[in-house]
Amino acid sequence: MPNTPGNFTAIVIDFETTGLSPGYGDRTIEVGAVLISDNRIVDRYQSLMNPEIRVSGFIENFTGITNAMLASAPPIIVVMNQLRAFIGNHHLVAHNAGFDSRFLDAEFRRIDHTRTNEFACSMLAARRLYPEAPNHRLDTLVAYKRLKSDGVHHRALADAEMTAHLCLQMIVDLETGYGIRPVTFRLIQQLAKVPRKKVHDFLSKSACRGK
DNA sequence: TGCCAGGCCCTCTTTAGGGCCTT
Repeated sequence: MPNTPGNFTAIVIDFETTGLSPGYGDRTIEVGAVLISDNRIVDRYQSLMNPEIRVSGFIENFTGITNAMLASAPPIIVVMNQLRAFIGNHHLVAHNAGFDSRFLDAEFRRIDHTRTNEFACSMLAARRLYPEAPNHRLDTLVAYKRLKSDGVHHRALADAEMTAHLCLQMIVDLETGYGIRPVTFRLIQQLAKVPRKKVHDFLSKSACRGK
């Protein structure tokens, strides 16, 4: 679906995992994904999944996801096939996208699927758009921008929804603060890669191109 | 049980080091 004013379309995704590195054997234990379209969340997907390895006490405390909960969860391969169907051909957004893309790609490889969807990183974009924020952790940015939150942290769907609200806020701020219309997925993706000292020039030129 | 990474980005930089982010 093309991006038209008020119709930024992307899937915002978040994983809870057993650790930081799929290359060292870490696996996904929960995924949350929300579809943003027409400046709002229009669809959601969430599932726990059984990694078939025990998660550490740290992860149990960090996420609230216990080994007992995962024992009765569906296998990762089942969830990945459902996730693949939910994602479809949509663009993807994640907070620190390098992390989630590595896990997504690693789990997709196990179902013989290669991701072709492009990622944009809300953390890198927020660093450029909100350089004055105390830091650029997801929960800090949600509080800083006074975004909608149910108070749940480090659960996949809650984090995906917070990231989606952050993304929608960045779109509003780019529209109202810089006069950029429409704010496309491509613009957010490019903003995240612009050298910080050139952000102002990039946004000024983006505003001119939209006129 | 505790450990493991990788990319970005700044600076006391570029023949490097360390903090920030994600779980």
